[in-house]
Order: sequence, then structure tokens, then C-alpha cells
Amino acid sequence: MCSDRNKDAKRPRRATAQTVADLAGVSRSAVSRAFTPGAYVDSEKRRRILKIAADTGYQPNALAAGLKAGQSNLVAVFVGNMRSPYDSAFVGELAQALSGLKKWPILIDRTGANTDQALRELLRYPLDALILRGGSMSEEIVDRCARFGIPMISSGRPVQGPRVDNVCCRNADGMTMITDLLISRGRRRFGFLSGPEEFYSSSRRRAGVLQALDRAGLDLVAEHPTDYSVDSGYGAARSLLSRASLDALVCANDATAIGALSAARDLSLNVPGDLAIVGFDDIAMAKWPTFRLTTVRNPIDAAVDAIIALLERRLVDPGRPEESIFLDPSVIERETH
Amino acid sequence: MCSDRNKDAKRPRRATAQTVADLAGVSRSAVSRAFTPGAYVDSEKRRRILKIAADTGYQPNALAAGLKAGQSNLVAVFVGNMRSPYDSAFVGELAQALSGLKKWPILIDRTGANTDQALRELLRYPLDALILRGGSMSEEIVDRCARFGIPMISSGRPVQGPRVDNVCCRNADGMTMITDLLISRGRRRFGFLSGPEEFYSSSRRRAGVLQALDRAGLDLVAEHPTDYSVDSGYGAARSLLSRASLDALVCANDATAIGALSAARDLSLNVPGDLAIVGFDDIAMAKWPTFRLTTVRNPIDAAVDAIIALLERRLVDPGRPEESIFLDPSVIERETH
DNA sequence: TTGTAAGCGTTATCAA
DNA sequence: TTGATAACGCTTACAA
Repeated sequence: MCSDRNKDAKRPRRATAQTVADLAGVSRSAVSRAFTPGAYVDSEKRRRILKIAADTGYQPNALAAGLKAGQSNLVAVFVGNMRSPYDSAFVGELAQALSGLKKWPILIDRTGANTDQALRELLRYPLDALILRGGSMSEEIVDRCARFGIPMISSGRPVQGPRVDNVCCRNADGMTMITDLLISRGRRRFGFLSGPEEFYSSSRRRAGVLQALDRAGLDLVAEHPTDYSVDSGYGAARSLLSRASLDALVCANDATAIGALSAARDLSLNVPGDLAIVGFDDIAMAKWPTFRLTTVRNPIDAAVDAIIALLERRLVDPGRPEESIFLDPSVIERETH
Repeated sequence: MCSDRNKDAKRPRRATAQTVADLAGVSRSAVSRAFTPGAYVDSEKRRRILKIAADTGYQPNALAAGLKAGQSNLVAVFVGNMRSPYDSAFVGELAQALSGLKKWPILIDRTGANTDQALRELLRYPLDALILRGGSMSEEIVDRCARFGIPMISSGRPVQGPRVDNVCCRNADGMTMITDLLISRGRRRFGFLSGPEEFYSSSRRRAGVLQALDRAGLDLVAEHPTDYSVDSGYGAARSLLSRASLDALVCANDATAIGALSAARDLSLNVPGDLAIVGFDDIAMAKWPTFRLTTVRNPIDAAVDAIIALLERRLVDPGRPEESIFLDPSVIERETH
């Protein structure tokens, strides 16, 4: 093929500090100072410069500024699965909070074909940090991230490593609380829908249920694994409910609880009359009119606040000791218990 | 393994091409060439350089490379609301597809406090493009984006402007198809739950319903606005169903259809016996066991494919004429019609 | 308060 | 095939 004829139709290069400086009759550094809060510039001159900048659409090039400063203001956000309501709400909140700090989230979805490769490519940018939604990720991949050398904040799975800070919900406590609630309401025959083995949250949540039952002198009557999806919750609940007589079904997350709720309905069980069903996370769907699910709130806002706080501290002092923040879940009583 | 020699030190600066060059006893340019596919380097030397790079953790600094090239490989993805299942699934798919192109999505959520400000700040990066999920955004904000001067791809709301390409689902056709289906099944008394006036999709979807009814010589019996949320769908449906006798309720999206489904149940209406309820989008929840919603598929995969294609073409030839790709929706028959 | 000049880490060009 | 060199656009000592 031949060379393109509209080569001159190239995208116009953006205005630079020099462009503005020439137009304003000042030096390039004056322009830079006009954009630097607290720098020494005659305030009248600054006004003139900013005016011309606005007219020409000039903005300091963040690539050049970042190169100079050794900081990109870019933050990788690595998340398990954007199709999970919890993860996507988490990402939305986080993106908002980061933009307040003028940090920009680059989104990486674990479900991508070769994420490892992609993550490595992304590291060509001198990222300020890597924020990991590790609750929905395997230990292996999380550990790999911790070795990249950039500051990391892991949410949902505690990770040991240099410059790795942690935010984590007290999963076990949450489950103990809600199981206690069910016990106090007279439930005695408990079933449990567990999460994927490789997720940290799964084992902690299971431990919480077992602890509450143990203290009450009760045994788990039946148990079934799930992959945390609605469908697998549905299947697991059907199988469990058809082979055991239960009066309470604790589910490792809301999605499986929602599946279980549907299964109970299909089996003509009365919820909460015959059977209590509870979940964990308090995703948006939990309060939908059809479900009104009693659940444990895994607070996204608190998690995001904690991440932001840890990030700010780490950026101020990169050598500071690693820190972990634990979040308290709370029971949300709706209509399925 | 993990050497932590400078625990008090500032974050170590990353290895540069010079570091690797010195170690390998070659010039900086040789290192650069080793990382440039198809550049002239002795293949043995390249191997040695890459080995040393791997050992030192060297990767070319994307900020410097981008500064040089006048291209950042960064793409802004501006989305209406990450709490909407459609938008978040869209973002997930898009992020995956972009990483295959080595383009990195920076996520901006419209619901942020001062998004306009944030977007402007983000433009300090020489972004390759701005991808806009405009279906869930007002015209005003979309037009503002079109004026930023960087290539833009709008999905879900056609936008006129230089270097603005469009991807859009044939909303009206989809609604016409599903309304035709209901008519062919004998439905005659139609209600409609409309979307927010300021969203482009709302009016198109409404037009599609009206066209099908018109051709069949039917009138819309009743109509109620929503904000596209489940709750507003629930409220709108309750209000509509209590004042009009309907045998079909067409909803402008799946969320409102799901709300309507719950309202119908609470009113002891038999779906689909007494009343058909259908939605639009085919979000993940539409196929959940409790809903099994008949709906119109608004194909995310096709939209993402189209966006990627448009992006590639625009990057190759920035001056090319603007292009629009229209996507065909399809009816998904489940159990509510 | 202002301007000059020296990098930041790359890559493209050019001469060897 | 290789190495020196000149940008890319910015910030910040340092000098004026």
C-alpha cells in the first residue's frame, strides 16, 4: 500500500509552555510557575499567563512533569472481576476518591486473557502504587504483585511484604455476629454455602460461622462449596436443601444467598418462616424488593477511606513501616432471617 | 530472597537504560534497540541485554517514551455510573480489550463530586483517546467532552464533532422487535416505563415501542417515568398497575423491569399469565433464577469490538473522516412474556 | 520577581 | 551493527 495522502492532517500537537510564554512575552519558567501553587510570580502576570493558557488550551504535559518529578500520579487498580457487583462498586468508589487526590486509576481486570503480561507491561509507567482488590484473588497472584517493588495496598487479603499496606474486613467477626443473631432467634439446624477455597475471605467467613456454632454447642448440619456466583448458590442450595432439613442457611456472600433464596422459593420453602437465609457483603441487589436479604455489611466506603489514608501516608513517607487497617462489618437486618 | 537493605531510604529510583547499558558494556541506544521489535541489534547482544534487564527489573520508562513519542498509550474511560450493572460490565470488557492493544484505561466515574474538574486535570496527560459511555450521560456533558480536541469514541449516544467516532445500539429497533413479539402473543393493553429524559437511549427506546404499537393500531395505555433504577421501576410499576389494567409492561431497561417484576408479585399478578414484563440490556441479573427476564440484548461484546476497531483506525490515521457503527440488538426470550 | 540552563529517561537520526 | 547526540516538555536551582 502507498503512503497516506492526508499526512498533513496529523493531529495537531498540543500547546507547550513555550507557546504560551511567547504569546505572553515571558519565559517558559514563568509559565511553569503560573501553574505551580505558591510559586513566586507577579500576580498580574500570572493572571495574564493563565488567560492565554486557557485560550490556547494549554495544560502542563503530565508526562513531562512526571518524568521530571519521578512520579506519575498514576495508580494501578487490579480487581478480581468487574462483573461482580461488589468489585465494581468498589472500583467506582475508589475511582472517585482517587480523583480527589489527583491520582488516576488505571484499571486492570484479572479476568483478562494474560493479565500477568498486561500487569508487567503496565509497570513501564512509574506507578505511584498498586491497589489490589485481593479478596477475590488467589494467593499466588497477590504474592506476585507484592514483588513488583512499588508500594501496594491490598484490600481484602492481608499480604506481607516491603511497602505493602493492608485493609481488611473482619470477615470472621461478621459471620459470627450474624450467626449469633440467627441462633438467638431460635435457629438450630445450620447449613453453610462456602466460597472458593483459594479466596482468603472464604476461609475466614467459614471460621466465623463455626465459632458461633461452637460456642452455642451446635454443629454444622451440612455444607456445600460455591464459586461465589448466583448460579452456583442456587445449585448448592438445591442440593443441600433436598438432602438435609435445615432452618438456617448461611451463605459466604450475597450472590450465593440470592441464588439460595431462589432455590428455596422453587422448593416452596417459606423464608424466613421455614428457613432463614443470610449473606455477606451487602451488595446493592441485597436490598432489591424481591430479596430484602438480611446480610453482613462489608463496608466499601470505609475500605476506600482506609486505602486513601494509607496511600497518602505511604506517598509522604515511602520508608514507613507497613500498616494494616481492619474494618468492622455490621449486621443488616432485612427480611430473610 | 527479599533483600531489604535500605529500609530507611527513600523509595529506590528504578533502573534506567543507562544502568543496564553500563552493566552490559553497551551504549544506551543498544538497550533501547533491544526493547524495540525489529531494530538492528546483534541477536546475541540483545539476549544479553534482556537478561540483565530482567535481573535489574529494568523496563523502559513509559513516561519518557511517551514524552518522546507524543503519545501516552493512556485512554480515558468516562462512564455514567459504576453501580449500574451495564456500565460496570461494559468497563470490564473494555479494560480487557484495551490491554490487548497495550492501551491503558484510566477510569473516570461521572458520579464523582466535580467530574468536570477531574476530567480537565486528567487532560494534562496526552491521552490517546477518550472513550465515553454516553448512553447514560446527559447531552451537555457529552458535548463538553467532544470539545477537548482529543479523539473521542462515544458509545450509546451519537455525538457530532471533529475526530468523534460513534458506536450505538439500534435502540428503537430493539424495542420494536420485542413489542412486536408481545403483540404477536396476543398482548393488547401496553404500559411503558420510560427512562430519564436526558438520556439518549430513553427517547429512542420509547420511539421503538410507539412505532410497533402504531403499526398494530394500538395505543399506549399508560406510561410512567423512572430514573432507570430498580427502586424507581418498582414504584412506577406499582403506580401504573394500580390505576390501569394492562397485559404488557415494557420497561426501558432491565433494572426497571426487575423492579416491575417485584411490584407485580407484590400485587399478586401472575407473570407472564396476567401480565408480560420485558426489559432492555440483558444485564447479568436478567437471567438470575428469580427473574428469568425476557429482554433485548444490548451487546456489550459487539460494542467493545467496535470501539477497539474505531480506536485502532483513528490512531493510524487521526485525520480520517468520522465513522459511526450501529449495533443490532436481539430479543432474548425467557419466562416473563 | 524573573530568566537561564541543567537535567528527567527515552528514542530517532546520523555518522562511523 | 553500533554509539554519540539531539530532541520531547517540564520543573527547579541558581544567578541576575
